[in-house]
Amino acid sequence: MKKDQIAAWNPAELYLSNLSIDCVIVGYHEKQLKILCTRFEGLNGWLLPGGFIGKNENLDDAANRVLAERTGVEGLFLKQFHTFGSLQRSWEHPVNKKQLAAYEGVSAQTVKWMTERFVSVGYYALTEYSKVNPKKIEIESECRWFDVQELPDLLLDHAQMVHTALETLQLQLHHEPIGFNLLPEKFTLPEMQALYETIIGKELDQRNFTKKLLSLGIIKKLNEKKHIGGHRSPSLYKFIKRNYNKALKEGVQLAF
Amino acid sequence: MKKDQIAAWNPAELYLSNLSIDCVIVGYHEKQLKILCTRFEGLNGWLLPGGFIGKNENLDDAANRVLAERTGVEGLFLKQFHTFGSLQRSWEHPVNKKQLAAYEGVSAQTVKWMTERFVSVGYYALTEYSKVNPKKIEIESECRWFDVQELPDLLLDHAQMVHTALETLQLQLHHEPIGFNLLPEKFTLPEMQALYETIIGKELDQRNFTKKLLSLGIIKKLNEKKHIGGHRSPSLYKFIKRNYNKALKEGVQLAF
DNA sequence: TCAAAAGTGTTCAATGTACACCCATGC
DNA sequence: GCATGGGTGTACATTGAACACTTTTGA
Repeated sequence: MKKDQIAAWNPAELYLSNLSIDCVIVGYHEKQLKILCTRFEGLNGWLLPGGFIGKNENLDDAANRVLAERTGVEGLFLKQFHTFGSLQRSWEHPVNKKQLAAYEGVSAQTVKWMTERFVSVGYYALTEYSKVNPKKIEIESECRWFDVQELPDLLLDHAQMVHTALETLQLQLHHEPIGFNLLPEKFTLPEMQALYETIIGKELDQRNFTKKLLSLGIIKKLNEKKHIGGHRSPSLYKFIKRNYNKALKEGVQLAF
Repeated sequence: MKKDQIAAWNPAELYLSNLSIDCVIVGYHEKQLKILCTRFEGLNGWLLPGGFIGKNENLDDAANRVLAERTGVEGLFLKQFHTFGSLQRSWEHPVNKKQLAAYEGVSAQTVKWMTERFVSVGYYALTEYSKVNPKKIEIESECRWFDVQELPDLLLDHAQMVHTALETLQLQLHHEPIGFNLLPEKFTLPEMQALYETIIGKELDQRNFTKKLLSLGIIKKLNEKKHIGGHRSPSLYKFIKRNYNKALKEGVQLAF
């Protein structure tokens, strides 16, 4: 944005007040869960990708918009998990107030609007890591993936949000085959197992895992193998879309 | 409130804009789940008890306040379950606009504030039916229990809220001993079983239920029986508070 | 031929489920 | 003494958990 655009930007007209959305966007790559974080120009810390809710925009639509802005991908798996409303969230909090240098150039009225207390609706999204090319939006200086074990300092309560999102993800994994959103269309059984092990944080028995997964009847073996050299080539599988969607809707039992 | 008080009432100063709280307050009595509903003066339909969030009030505190206002009881089991933000929620929606007669006497500015679009954070509460003496607040004409099967016409998306809350309750029942909040301090095993049957909507085997419940180690038999005449007197039980709290925190397996 | 990961079945333990009779109480 | 609901145990089926060797591949 140019300076005159920044000066004219009036969120109070466009968006609901006191209310924001933050997305915990989870990606997966080489046995690592990753979280997409952004840094705003002038702010000494990172944030989750977030945004405001248009005055005529559904909550879920707003979350999808925020997600699409940062990932370039539409229609990712996205789910509301909790709404955060503690008083510590405000930018007015001493810890945060000094971060507000970022808002130079913005009208005083807008700074007031931005620094009011916000309640934020948390969504989490799951995506295959390679699909996404993180895109910063204009007022951000950087937007990139971090390993969950190596998250940067997150401002406000965003570290808490990540924690709650991952906890929810672990719980839901037992009832919905949601982990599947984190792998490419064609995948091998060992890849899927590594994904589950990463999310729930413990090693699983290979034979039991295979047995249980196949018994769900939501994936089928392809007549292809993945050539990864150095050892036996694992078979590729893909979802049976029809059954997969049914499983998503009706729930499955996948506790380990 | 008197007329001059109503005219001076200025929620825009007191509360966060565009944001409300609604509570699905679930009670239990004689094998019936009940929901507390209120009717506002002049409105042709019922609503869930709700309220706004003070500018310096935590979200959970606001929900507790709303709950305490209507039930007279503090510290009930209360849990956020979902945030509702579809556009259909607005009072500006044609279906709802005609309901606004209720706001006669209120300043035009306040009517504008009240009729903006609201996103609402849904909480559900569980309480023993007899503990609560439903209290209407000033601008309400009535506040009372309804059987879940016989709910009145609920305005906005409040029927959807009840539905989502009950669905969440059923799911959580398998992991947390939450049903216990719906019974008096001393209860019999058949009472507890009837409660579970009511919530999950199917009959359970008496012996299996007893076995599983006792194996959790969170209740103990008292040296008392409940005299209910006409047949054998069932023993009374109560929670072992320490273990019960632990179970609430760590989760239990109570799937039937 | 060796290293590294894939693939594949069976046994045992624990848990869940189905099922029926006697007991206490008040009318 | 009879109607009503409370209380109790066992057998079977299902599910989950533990466990090891052979196969494929490329260096």
